[in-house]
Amino acid sequence: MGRQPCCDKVGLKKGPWTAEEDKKLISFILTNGQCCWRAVPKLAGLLRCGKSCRLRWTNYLRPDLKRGLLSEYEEKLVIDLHAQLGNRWSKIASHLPGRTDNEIKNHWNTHIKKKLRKMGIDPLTHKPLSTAEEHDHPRQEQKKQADKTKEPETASLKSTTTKPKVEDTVEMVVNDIAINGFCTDEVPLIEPHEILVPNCAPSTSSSSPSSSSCHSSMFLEELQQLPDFEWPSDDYNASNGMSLWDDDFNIWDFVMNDESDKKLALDHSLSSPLIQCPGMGFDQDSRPHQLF
DNA sequence: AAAATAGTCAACCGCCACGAC
DNA sequence: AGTCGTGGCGGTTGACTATTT
Repeated sequence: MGRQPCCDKVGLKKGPWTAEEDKKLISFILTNGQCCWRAVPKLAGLLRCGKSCRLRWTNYLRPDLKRGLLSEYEEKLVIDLHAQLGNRWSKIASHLPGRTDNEIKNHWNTHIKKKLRKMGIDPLTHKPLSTAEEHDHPRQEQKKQADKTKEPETASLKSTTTKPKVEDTVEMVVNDIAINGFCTDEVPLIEPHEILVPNCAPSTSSSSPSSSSCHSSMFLEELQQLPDFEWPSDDYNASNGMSLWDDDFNIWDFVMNDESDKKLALDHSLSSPLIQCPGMGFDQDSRPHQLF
């Protein structure tokens, strides 16, 4: 007998999300908070499986997400955390506010791996390529061992007495960068108000068109087709130095454009478990404060 | 200009951990 | 203690775009 699927897959939609679906999901979560993902699609009127809804929310719609490429600082942090934790992307992501495990995983696979190899470093072992190959990926072995013994997540760290705690790593990296990498003046520590501030410069010919903002532009076009959305005028955008997504826009802007939604979100900022959930953004000096 | 190739990233899949019963 | 349901994680895929030939 096979494992029961997470949801009844018959008639469920797959593939990229439409603006309409996003809107439904956001409205639902604003109203009801995050609970019981399995029930979300039915209640929200979506032909998606709960997993898909959760993924869409956590990786794309969450209000506290940063967008754009990882900064040099973030990249170095990821490298260092990866050296400590291996491919535990969610753990790594938890040290980078506003970044998702998926985003970091993608960035690792597409950018950092290559960069490290170019520098002669094995991305698996974080050792020089020549010697790393001789060691048969010890960190992976270490992880396997840790998994085998079913010790808590830090098992592999505990086994090496000289390894610093992950929490200390952040500080170490900052120091390291200050000493060896780029000077701290160049390393903007993330302020709460920056979490939702755009990372992607207004699109120029040099910026990567395949960045999230550009993917989003298609999505935005779809949104603009929706009858019940009012968009800030171009004048407004221009006067504020805004382009659509790549500056300060995300779907929350237009969701919040609706007065009723605004009130709704405000109500829930006081009562909903979603809103009170740490890391959800509403309890941070981020978007909600800009919105209200 | 068209085709081929490479790069990127959102989304899916399957497995695992954990809590409830 | 065993089973079931659910959420979460990491690996992988495939669609889309950019670049090169």
